[in-house]
Amino acid sequence: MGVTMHGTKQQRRGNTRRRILDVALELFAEQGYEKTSLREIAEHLGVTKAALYYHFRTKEEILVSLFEGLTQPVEELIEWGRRQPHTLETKQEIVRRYDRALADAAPLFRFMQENQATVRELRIGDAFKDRMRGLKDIIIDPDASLADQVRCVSAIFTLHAGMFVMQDLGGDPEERREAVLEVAIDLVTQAHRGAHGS
Amino acid sequence: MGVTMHGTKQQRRGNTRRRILDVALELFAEQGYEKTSLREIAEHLGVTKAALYYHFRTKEEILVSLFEGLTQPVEELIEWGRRQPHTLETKQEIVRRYDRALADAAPLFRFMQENQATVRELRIGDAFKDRMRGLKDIIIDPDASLADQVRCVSAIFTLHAGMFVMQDLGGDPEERREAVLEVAIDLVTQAHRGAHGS
Amino acid sequence: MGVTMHGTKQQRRGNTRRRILDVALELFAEQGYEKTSLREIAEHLGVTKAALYYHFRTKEEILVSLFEGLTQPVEELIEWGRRQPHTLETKQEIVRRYDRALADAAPLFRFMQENQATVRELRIGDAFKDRMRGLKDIIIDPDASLADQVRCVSAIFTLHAGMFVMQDLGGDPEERREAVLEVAIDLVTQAHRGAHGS
Amino acid sequence: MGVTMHGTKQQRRGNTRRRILDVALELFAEQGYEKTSLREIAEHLGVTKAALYYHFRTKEEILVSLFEGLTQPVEELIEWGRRQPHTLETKQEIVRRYDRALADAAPLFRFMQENQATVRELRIGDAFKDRMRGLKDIIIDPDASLADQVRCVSAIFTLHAGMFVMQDLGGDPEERREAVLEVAIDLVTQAHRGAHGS
DNA sequence: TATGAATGAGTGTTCATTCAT
DNA sequence: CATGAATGAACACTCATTCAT
Repeated sequence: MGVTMHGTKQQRRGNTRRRILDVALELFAEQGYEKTSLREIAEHLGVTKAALYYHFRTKEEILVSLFEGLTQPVEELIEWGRRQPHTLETKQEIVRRYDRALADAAPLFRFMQENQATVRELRIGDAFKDRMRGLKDIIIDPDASLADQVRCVSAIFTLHAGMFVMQDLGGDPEERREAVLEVAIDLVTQAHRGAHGS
Repeated sequence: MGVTMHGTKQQRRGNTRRRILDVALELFAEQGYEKTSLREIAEHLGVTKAALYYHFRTKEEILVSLFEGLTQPVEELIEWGRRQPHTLETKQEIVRRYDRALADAAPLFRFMQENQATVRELRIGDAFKDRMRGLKDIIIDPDASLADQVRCVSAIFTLHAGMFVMQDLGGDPEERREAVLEVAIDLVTQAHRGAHGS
Repeated sequence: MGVTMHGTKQQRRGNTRRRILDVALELFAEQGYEKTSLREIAEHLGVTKAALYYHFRTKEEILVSLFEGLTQPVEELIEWGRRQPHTLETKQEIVRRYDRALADAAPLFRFMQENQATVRELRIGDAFKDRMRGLKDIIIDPDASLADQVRCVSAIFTLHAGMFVMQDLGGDPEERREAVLEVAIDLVTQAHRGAHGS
Repeated sequence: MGVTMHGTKQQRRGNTRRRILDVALELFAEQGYEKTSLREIAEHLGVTKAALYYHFRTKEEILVSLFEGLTQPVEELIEWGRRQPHTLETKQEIVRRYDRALADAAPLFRFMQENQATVRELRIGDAFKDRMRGLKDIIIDPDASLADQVRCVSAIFTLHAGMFVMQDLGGDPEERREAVLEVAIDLVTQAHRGAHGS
């Protein structure tokens, strides 16, 4: 078919569902959700479109599955954050852990960031918003100044941007990631100091 | 047809092109580029799809037109920035001016941010990237530490985020915008200080 | 395409809508609504499926259009009936007029009778039911005995059956139609006599 | 799955075939043959589609089975009718027995009446027509007037209509059925009298 | 007896685009 | 300046059916 097929017929048995998710994530991240057709996914896998429908009820459900599978760590992080004291150390640790979660599910987060308009109208839109709100709640001091609140959100966004936009900043990836992390931690630290006196 | 029409037939004469752009921007920003069909735009205007093709050769050209019309200020800002000395004051002024440009063309920037995946594949994708690179070049010190470079990019992203994502931070819009601006200026200031000694 | 095309390209201009309705009625009546695909209709006309969608918003709307165009006479009949005195002569005239309306829109009524299950779930289902109820109301005496009410409904059904099921009764069509009409009139007459004394 | 399942796993053993037929009849009658998918039937039963194919070779065969199982009484009635003298009493008895057969297999007959277009193209179409013809032959006097022949067919149709269409006539079901029966018997009686002198 | 996995052919529908008028 | 009419290509989705296990 003039299209790359992943794996032979042998390995395909029993893990088609996984393979669909893998290919879908790859294509969604690369081209966007709308521009990726089920035909395309199916062709990459060497199966028919109908096969996709055996494993997922709609195109959207594929995305939902991806989302659920990959954002659990963030949920756990929020859960954890809620139970910690609101100290500076906690917040710094949250940033560090979020950075790790982000790196682990990089393609999905890239997708989420680049397809916000699409995601907003889909079922996962709200879930994503909730998660962001949850994150904010555990690093933002409710009675901090507006500027300090902005600093916290900015820290999160810096991490996001670090994943994708900052790739052309030069330096090797590991150094870059450390620099990004440093800035993010710096931001929450400043925010914390602002709220709790030097 | 149960659809809001903008303006009466009288006012429509002669400025259809403008009205197409207005409605298109509104819908692109609201629903995304792919999910907005030409039929929809035409219906909102009370004209036929074919009429759109009198004014624009393709759907993409509508977007290009929007982009060109609204990002000129940013281009001029970059032009201006290039001719200034690389002092702290200049950088702070750049941030201030960018903030203003952003506010003036808010719907377009919202669109650009929420439809990155789409934009990337379109003709304006490269133009947008160039512009961002231009911006970076005039606020980033080439020999600054990686972290300080990150701070500068972060400042820009903070402004972007301020436009949309931070709307649920509370406070009235004007206060919020000031807070965002403060943080962004703070970031470039820190970056500058880092590079040029306290 | 190996498919009969109706009319040359010349005659097609401007009356495609009508031609769609004609072909659709023909096919719906012949094969049923569900088994008739839009591809089939389009092929019979020598146009693309998309052309159908220029003239009708959905498949169902084609049917609705057919229905509305062809059942107006029945509506008018009901309207007329409501304004008449409830005499025997009126009822007999109603039966006669209904017979004529039926004959004029025979294919549609055949379709309605043979696709009841389908029609029930469609938008026209209720309209059809309403019309039948309206008919009943103008020939049934509300305080007639149950049996006499049945006679009236039976008269209507006899007319329906006469259109299609009784075609293999022998005799020439005109004679058959007269016989059917006679029986139907007989039924409402008996019903009327039952209710109003000899 | 949010779907009614009939019976527990215990009772299911061994009588799946029956249960398939039951559910299929229920759904066919309710939604029509075409709009009822095998997936739907399978889900209602709590089995997979493939299981249906163990018991029936095609979807159509399910319908054939239903038909055969439920119309045997009518066949026997026709057989019986053929052997009786063509007296008025015989005809009246035929109507009475047919009424009973109809009531016993009501859902199937409802289905047949509401899905004529579908049934016509299926294998059972001819069988059904044959049966109707058989019925006609035993209540219609071949040398009766056309009108009297119509009366006989009308009697049959009155019974059919009585099953479904006349449900909104008011009165309790039993009374209604009696009224319908009365009219049907009346019709064949008139037809007989017409043919054999007062 | 049944299931898990898949297919091929189809469905109705939408889209950006074209062009004679 | 704009419309009416149409197209070709695509899309998400559904269906009856098959078959190895």
